[in-house]
Amino acid sequence: MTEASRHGGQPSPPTPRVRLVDVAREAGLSKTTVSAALNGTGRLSPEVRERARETARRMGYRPNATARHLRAGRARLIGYVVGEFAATPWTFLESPYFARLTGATAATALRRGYAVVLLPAGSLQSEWADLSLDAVVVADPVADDPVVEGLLAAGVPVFTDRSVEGTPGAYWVDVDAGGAVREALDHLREQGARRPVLVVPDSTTRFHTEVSAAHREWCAAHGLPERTVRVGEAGNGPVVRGVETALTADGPERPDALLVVAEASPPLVLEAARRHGYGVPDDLLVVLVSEDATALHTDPPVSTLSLRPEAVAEAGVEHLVAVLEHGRREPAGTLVPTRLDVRASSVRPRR
Amino acid sequence: MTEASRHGGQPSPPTPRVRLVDVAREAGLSKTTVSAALNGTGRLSPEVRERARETARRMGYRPNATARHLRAGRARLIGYVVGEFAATPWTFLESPYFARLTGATAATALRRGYAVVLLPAGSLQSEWADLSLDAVVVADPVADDPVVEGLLAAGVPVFTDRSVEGTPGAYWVDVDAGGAVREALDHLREQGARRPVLVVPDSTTRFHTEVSAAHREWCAAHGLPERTVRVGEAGNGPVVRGVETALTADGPERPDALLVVAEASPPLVLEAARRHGYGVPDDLLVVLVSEDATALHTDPPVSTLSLRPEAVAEAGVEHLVAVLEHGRREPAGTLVPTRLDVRASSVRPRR
DNA sequence: GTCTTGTGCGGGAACGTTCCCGCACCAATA
DNA sequence: TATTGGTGCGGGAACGTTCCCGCACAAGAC
Repeated sequence: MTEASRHGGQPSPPTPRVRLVDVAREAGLSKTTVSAALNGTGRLSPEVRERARETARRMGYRPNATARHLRAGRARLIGYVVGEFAATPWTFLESPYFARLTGATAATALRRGYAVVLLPAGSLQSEWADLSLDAVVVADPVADDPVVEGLLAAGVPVFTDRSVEGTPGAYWVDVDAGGAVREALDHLREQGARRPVLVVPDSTTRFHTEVSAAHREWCAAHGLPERTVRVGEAGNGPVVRGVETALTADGPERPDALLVVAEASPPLVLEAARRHGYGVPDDLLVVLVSEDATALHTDPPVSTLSLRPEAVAEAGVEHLVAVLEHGRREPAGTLVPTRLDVRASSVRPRR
Repeated sequence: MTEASRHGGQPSPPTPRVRLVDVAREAGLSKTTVSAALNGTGRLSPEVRERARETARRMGYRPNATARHLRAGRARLIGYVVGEFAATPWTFLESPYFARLTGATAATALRRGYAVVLLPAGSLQSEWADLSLDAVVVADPVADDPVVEGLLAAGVPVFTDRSVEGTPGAYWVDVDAGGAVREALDHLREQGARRPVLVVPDSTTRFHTEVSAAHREWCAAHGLPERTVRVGEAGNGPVVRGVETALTADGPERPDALLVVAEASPPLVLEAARRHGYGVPDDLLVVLVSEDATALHTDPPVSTLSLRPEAVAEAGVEHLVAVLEHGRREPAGTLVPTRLDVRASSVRPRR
């Protein structure tokens, strides 16, 4: 008794899938006719069309997508890769922002008939060569991103952020980072903050450099000293330490508002503030740039600045479809506004 | 002036991609020879092989994956869908567990030459028909999952959890839920807990039903009353409310340990415990089943029971490759042990 | 010199579709 | 009756690979 037979062997000699010709033969028609019937094209009598459809249904016919794609010249497959996180290529999903951006990209794409293939952050196309991708979305590329350059060199359309503005073959959708920072800082100022401190990653991502620039300008415009803490690494540990650094200053330097433009868990940031003797919002107004849903459930709930990943994804995919299917090249980009969700953590309580 | 030309028209008459025959013609060889040269197959003189390779490189030849797949009969593409979350099909990535499971699945698959396509939770294959998937991974199916059934009916190999044990065409890898619960409860008991309470989702997922069953048995075996709070919905709000319900009991019923087998933010759970007057770990030992990295950064750090998504993904993909490429049918499943990371939240302090 | 064996390469089919044609048929018109 | 136009369907090429052959030639055995 063989190993296989003892366990049951091949239970079903894997049924060779039913092809178009099989349906055609069964229905007494040609494959052309059946194809037209199923696709709703061609000139066919209603009877024949129905007969073809019925036969196909009965036989459980499912078209071979690969053959279709070969014929069509497009695979309706797009790659999704993020530029940063190159050191830990698969951790981007653990960031609420990228989790939502990724999900929303896949959702929108699928609605438009494109499937999304997940690729490791920072990986070059040589690592996933034989993958017929019609285009690749590169979320948050780093400066002069080799991923983007490699794809463009290979002739693959790239959808990424504004850093590629003007590059042929590349299209962008971006978040209005400057506007976001100004909105957040204006809000904090309105609530009485005079010594806001910014915590931001030390990253070459366009978003973060734009944040820093906007912050600098805003401080200059309001005659305030620029208080910034740069965080070397991503992750709750480093960012929370950055927050603590930002909050240690004392005396007249003691900050009265905190704007964190780095993924950090809202409850952990609150906890850090409390450890350093701050009451929120009494002593410290807090706004986080975050998509983390826990912000709603802390005490007090934390104000967040949403980068609106769903809107970004939607705009990007819309653009992608326009380019791929209608050859549209203009406009080359879209700017998506952010959204400030004001909650108790950044509202100065009436005394 | 046409719409197209006004906007710049086609800037680059999209270079028709270089095919195998183009390389062959250029090198003065046949496509057969060039194909063999590039794939390292066939009987070729070193000179010819090198000439073909050099020409291909020079011309920037990149094989058409779709044609390859058509010929090969497999697309090296696998779908990834989760069974639960049907109500909000794309939110699964926001759960740390699924984020890591998804990433790890994609990572492992890619290493084995398969790309992963993200599909909406709970969606039927009719929604993404024209997608040539060699197999589909269904993470955490619900009871009698229509997704699984649909795929099996369509003849697509399915990789999911143990609930499909015995079903032909379906393969499983699962987490040892019972062992996990026992390990966690044993640990709490060792640390002195006598009135542990379990918070668990009211879900038809196999994992959760197994958790409940194991809990019941454990309680019976240790002569303890079964204290369970079932949470109707997923998400931090409902789960934290469940925790609060679990902690409201007072007097001799006041629990001294908490085991949460639902995704919840560790700092939020701690906060809830404090709100209800518990000191952790002094009055309450806490263990969460979670992959949330914030557990490391709370005060005290929270003990977690990891379901080891990376190990699950690896086992699943390994199995998938074995089935798809070597036709292996046995063993039909793998059981992955969990890992209890004991941290300060569940260690009874010396008085 | 003939026969075998082996080597190096190319011809052509096949994978399963779609789509451009062309052909047969029918009705309407001249 | 011949011509036109339209309708209903099928033949066959094409998409770009891979792989099974077969053929030509060279070298060795007898």
